[in-house]
Amino acid sequence: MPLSLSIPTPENFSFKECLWFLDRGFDDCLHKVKGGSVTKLLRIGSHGHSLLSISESGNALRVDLLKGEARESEIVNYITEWLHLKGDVAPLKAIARQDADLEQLVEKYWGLRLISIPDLFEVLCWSIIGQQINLTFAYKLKRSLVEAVGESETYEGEVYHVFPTPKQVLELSFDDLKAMQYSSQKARYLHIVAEAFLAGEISVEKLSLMESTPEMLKCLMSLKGVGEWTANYVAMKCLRRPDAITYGDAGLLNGYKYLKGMDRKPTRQELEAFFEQFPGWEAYIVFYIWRSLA
DNA sequence: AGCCAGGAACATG
DNA sequence: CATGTTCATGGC
Repeated sequence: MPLSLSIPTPENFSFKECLWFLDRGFDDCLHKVKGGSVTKLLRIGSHGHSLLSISESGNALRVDLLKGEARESEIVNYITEWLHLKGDVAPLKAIARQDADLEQLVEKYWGLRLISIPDLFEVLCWSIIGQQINLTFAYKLKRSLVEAVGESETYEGEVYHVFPTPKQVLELSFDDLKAMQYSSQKARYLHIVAEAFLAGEISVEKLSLMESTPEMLKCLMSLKGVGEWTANYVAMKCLRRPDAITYGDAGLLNGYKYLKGMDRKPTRQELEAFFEQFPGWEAYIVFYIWRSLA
């Protein structure tokens, strides 16, 4: 009998909004949204992988372990982190009142949580893949990498993947990656990041020790291929730094332009002045602005 | 055809 | 430190 468990949903949480974001029109190879549920393969459990299906039932999330041996606590911990279930987002609504446009935006998508990418290696690779290309193509590149060297499980005729490890990424040569439509720079940057992981130069443990976000960003940016945008993306999506801002981000620039009804993209100074009003909620606001784009 | 895309590195003031 | 240039590969 497969394991099934229930996680009470917190206040100010909308599973529907989270599900919407997970399924916002791009072909993500690391989860499937169907009906009212999301199914994802995780690198947890004593025997490698565990396949989870999450849906909503009353005032709780219902989680079914479709495959694997994960313990209940591991599952709950993962989902809690992934969907930010423990986050207290009530202050966001309060602070957003300073700006009428933002207040409206936050109200519109209220309950959406900043969905994370808990695996540091994955988020670094994904942000490198996403540099300066449109998201449709970025998801395509990610899929080709994952399908080439990532592990997978099949369930009811469908294949579910996990993101490869650094060692697995290194199985692909520079030329392999180029044949998969990776640019030379992306191929090189992926190798650099994978090798930095294997060498222990970068790890969640190391980064988590850092108190300030600037210190963390500086450490990340010491890697070739990781600039300000990528470092902030990683800080926001994996390390959950609340004050991370993806400066230069095409989506942020366009979203802000739209939010403010401007006929041009904002300058950096304008963005800085805007975010100064919401200390501690910058990352969440960026995420909500991304939500508004689709 | 041409501009744009969830940029980074490098060179120059 | 601030701005400008180049690289790179598709999507639309």
